[in-house]
Amino acid sequence: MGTENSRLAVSLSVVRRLTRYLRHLEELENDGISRISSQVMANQLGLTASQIRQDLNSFGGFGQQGYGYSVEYLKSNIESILGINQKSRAILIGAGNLGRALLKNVDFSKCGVTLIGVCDCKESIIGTNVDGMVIMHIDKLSEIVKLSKPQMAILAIPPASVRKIAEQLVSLGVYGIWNFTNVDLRISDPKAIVEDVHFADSLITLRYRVGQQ
Amino acid sequence: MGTENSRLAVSLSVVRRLTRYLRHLEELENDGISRISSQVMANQLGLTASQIRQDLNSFGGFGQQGYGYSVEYLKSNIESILGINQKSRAILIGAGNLGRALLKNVDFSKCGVTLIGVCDCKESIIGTNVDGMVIMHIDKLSEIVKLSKPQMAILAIPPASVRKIAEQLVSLGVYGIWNFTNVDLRISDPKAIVEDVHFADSLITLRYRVGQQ
DNA sequence: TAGATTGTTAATCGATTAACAATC
DNA sequence: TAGATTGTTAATCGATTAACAATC
Repeated sequence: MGTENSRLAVSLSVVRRLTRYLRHLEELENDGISRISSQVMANQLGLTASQIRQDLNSFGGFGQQGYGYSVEYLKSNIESILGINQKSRAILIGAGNLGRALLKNVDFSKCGVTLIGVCDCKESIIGTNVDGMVIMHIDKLSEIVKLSKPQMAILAIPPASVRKIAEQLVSLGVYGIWNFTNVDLRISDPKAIVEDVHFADSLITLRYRVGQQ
Repeated sequence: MGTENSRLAVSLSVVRRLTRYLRHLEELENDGISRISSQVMANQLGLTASQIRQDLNSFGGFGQQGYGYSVEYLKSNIESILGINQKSRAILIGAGNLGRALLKNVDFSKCGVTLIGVCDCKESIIGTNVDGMVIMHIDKLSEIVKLSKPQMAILAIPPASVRKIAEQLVSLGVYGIWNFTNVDLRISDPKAIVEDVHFADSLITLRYRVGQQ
């Protein structure tokens, strides 16, 4: 009751699948398909119909017996479950190759995220413009964070300073860390949430699976 | 018996954790630590000691009762389980921002991978050199693959042509696909193995978790 | 109405954790 | 030897799948 979160916590795997469903529903919509059953969608995604229905029903009933799901209605419900519409703010730390590639390749707005700034420590690029964002000096990090209060930071910097900067960010209240560095982040503050994108781990896993036939 | 694979298939989660253990053991080695117990390592990684021992014991006993694990010995065993030493070959498809960022940021050799070529379709960059690799035209893909027989391909291209190129690669015998495009790849050939790096899904998941406190 | 397909409960499966005997 | 810590079995937990009554 009231404003507290009355929904039981849902597992991370469910949330990750919801983002897949969303992506797939967008494709269906683009193809002009307005209705889908859990069975058909399961075939398309390589899952079971049961799993899709279970996942959706942990947030409520979005379908209709005998008919299936309306693509548009389901899509908009998943969007609101994931909260894509209330924008969160993020700051990008590191404007090297990787940082710039992320700027160009990630549709932040579609993910419900507004980028509020880009920092780097390389003097020669401070003040230059990348994709409409002016690069600021990392020394001003604390100032920028206090001003714009981002909820998330994107770490696209070399390993050396990662832990220090991550702790600084969390202590400034930036609890979401999108970690692209090859460093295992263990942050002391339990409020911190780290989402790792470890390229090396991913490549090693693929290599292993391919090797097993 | 003989040369066939006598080991029971191990779950993907175990393999992914092995790569984490490996990374952690490297750090320990750099810090001059030569011995570690499952309990201490579990604390450092935020896992349980049981899980670490179970994971390792699905491949054999690498520890010593009453002592723990030798960092060096365990590291070299995990390397050989993952097969880091027998190099696999990969081809990079797409030399845009993302492709180039991967070239600079991923230590392929450390992942047991040799890059055999880089392809793109943009005429103006064909023949130019990026990080020691000469960019070749995507039209030559089939030729290059037949010559160098890569086991894996890295897809860092825009969504439009992804499915076509992925099917082409798989039909040429390149079964491992490291997919950086925002496309859900369902490949008809069951031998294909896709490892997705979906930036958007990852960001949406982080955003959701941060929103839940 | 009959057919289809959901929402939901129950059964199964697999992964994680706990416990402890073996042993260094 | 006593203490520590593994290897391994058994217990628990959670996630996936199956089944089916509800209902559009």
